Amino acid sequence: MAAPPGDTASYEVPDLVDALAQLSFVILNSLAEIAGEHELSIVQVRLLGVLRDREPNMNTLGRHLGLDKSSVSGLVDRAQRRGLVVRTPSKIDGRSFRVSITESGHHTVEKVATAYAARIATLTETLTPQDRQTLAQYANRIIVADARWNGIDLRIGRH
Amino acid sequence: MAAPPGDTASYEVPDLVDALAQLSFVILNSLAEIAGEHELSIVQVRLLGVLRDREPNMNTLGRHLGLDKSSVSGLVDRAQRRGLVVRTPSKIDGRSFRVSITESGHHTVEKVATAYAARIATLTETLTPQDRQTLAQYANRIIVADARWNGIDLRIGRH
DNA sequence: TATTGTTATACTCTATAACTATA
DNA sequence: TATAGTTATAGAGTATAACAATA
Repeated sequence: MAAPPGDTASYEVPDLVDALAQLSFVILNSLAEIAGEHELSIVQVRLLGVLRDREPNMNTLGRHLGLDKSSVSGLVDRAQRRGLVVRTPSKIDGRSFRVSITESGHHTVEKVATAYAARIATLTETLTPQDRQTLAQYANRIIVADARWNGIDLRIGRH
Repeated sequence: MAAPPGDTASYEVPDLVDALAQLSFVILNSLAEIAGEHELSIVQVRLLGVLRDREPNMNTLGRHLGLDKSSVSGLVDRAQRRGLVVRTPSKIDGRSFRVSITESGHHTVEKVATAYAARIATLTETLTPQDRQTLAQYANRIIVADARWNGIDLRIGRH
């Protein structure tokens, strides 16, 4: 079904607005597919990704993920049931829990990250290293513009 | 909270692999936010988008959206309940329905598309017209690579 | 028999509101 | 009173399996 390599048949080329939406679907569908091979959803991967270098409480975790605290409760419940994360009671605040990734969770998220990176490498293999760097710069400009649009400061130390 | 215009503080610059994931979240979150202002989800917007220039049956619609027929049943149910789409019995096949967008659905999706295009314009306003064209080309190369990866032929007339 | 579509069921994900326990 | 977190509830979205009607 795929067009043969070197095929020159024409196809409709989306403009930037369409291209960015389609690109985003492609990227996140790829991530969802890879995550699914490890029985994970995208939000579970994001959860584990956040916990790779942090041990936040439920509240902070919700801010990182952009989710209500009740959503975080359920999310962490399901991840904990699968042995991917654990809740530890805070020693300073009796109401609070530290959420941390388990060894199993870490192992799983690393496998997903590796497979995702490999997929991106495949999807961008027709771009030159220079093209890839330029693409990353454009993407980062949009990410920064979005953060400003949402009133968030990306500078280090302001998380 | 936003860094002031012209601010030069450093922040961590994601590499291409991270940048594409973050970009995709930014783009789809923007779309979800805009869709939400019209009481729509992203998948409902995709549904209406597909129906802007097609009147497929449930089966074909499922293929366009990458969803199981049972998922499409529920999706179309909810959209029809809101008056955005209609099912019409096929005249040729007694088992089949033609799904079409209503005037109200068309009006809604056009408003979402316009607001989304405006948002993309804002997010890319620091890029030159040349940069934007280059970005669209890179995005399209990834879209084509993904289609080939999934064994789909994007060429016109092969849908 | 094969295909089109719906329904029953189950699960994830999400939010709002009400609640408990601690600060 | 305010904050951290859970629970009850409701709804969207998804898939699998079983089903009805038509081809």
